[in-house]
Amino acid sequence: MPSHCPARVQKNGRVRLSEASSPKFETKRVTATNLGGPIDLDKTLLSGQVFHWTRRADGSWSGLLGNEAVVVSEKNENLVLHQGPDDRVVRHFALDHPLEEIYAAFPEEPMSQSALAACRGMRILRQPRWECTAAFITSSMKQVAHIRSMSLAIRSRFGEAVDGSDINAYPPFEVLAKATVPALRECGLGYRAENLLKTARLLADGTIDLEAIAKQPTARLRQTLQMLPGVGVKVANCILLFAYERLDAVPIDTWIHRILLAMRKGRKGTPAQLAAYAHRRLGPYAGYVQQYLFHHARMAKRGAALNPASVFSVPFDSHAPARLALRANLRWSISKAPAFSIVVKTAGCGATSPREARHQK
DNA sequence: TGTGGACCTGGAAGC
DNA sequence: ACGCACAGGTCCACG
Repeated sequence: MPSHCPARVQKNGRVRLSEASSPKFETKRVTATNLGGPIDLDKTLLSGQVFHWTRRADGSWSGLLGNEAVVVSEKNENLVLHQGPDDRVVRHFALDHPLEEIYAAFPEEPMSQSALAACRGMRILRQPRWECTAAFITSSMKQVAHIRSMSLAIRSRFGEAVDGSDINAYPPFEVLAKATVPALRECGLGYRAENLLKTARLLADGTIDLEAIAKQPTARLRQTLQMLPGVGVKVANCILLFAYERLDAVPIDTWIHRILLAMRKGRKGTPAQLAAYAHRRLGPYAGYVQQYLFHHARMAKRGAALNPASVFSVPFDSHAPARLALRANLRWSISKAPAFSIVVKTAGCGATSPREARHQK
């Protein structure tokens, strides 16, 4: 299993695109740099890994890498850099991840193959450790849109301005460690405020060093991360996958939980059993498979209400997967899918998956 | 080891 | 329009 990122760095012949060949940006007279690919930038930045990037009217994306403003776009499935440090951008967008090798390792299983077909080019980013940890501490019981708004509020209130960027840098933990619960609550964190503050203080006083622990093996690192307030097994797996390059880590959220149950034809299990199953079934790049399944299911949600069978557009011998992905439309599920109504119903009431995804200490 | 329930908040969504 | 349910969990108290 690849506990580290495969050290296969692409030799990107940096192609200088003439201004004439990138009409979108000619007014700014910037020199665009082709950083390579393939990558699907929209899917990568919309798949719930990062939360502060902004899509511009011309289709390019602006965001921050630490304290540096970055603007990128996609052209012919390649990543094009318009602003920012090219070496760090290449690394952040993980252009060295061997996608074809990863795809070859996807399970021969309908939902995984369907998700792959729908999400080709989506990459798992290499995120700054603290930012990623903080973002996912605030993520519990929250939708992507709100995680984003919390991130932006924290940046606005505690972060430093960045040249060439509309938004501030994410405040270092030393800064947040000096914040207060009420101040963080004003950023919309709710009960998460206390967790983020306590974590920032644990890092600030040196109890845990997010960089030093990077050399720990995955299982141990997961335990270490779970020492942080607000970090349970699911969030720990997100951090492992998105900030520590553990591409086999599988965060089991409500979506993945239901998908795993569908793969097991409804057979339930303890969180540990489901996690073990996920690793067995999803293979050495289970984290990648998980991300594709998650994004595909989420994106198909709206369409699912109209045409449930299209969620995973592959033939099924059972309707279960479509029903599971359809949970958004609870009424429909119950009326049309009696065989699965119990699973769908309880999950919809929040009585099943959050609990079953809970870790035990 | 396994379950029940509290916890903040607001964008999205259904009647 | 207003009210309730819900959303990418965690943590703690109990059987």
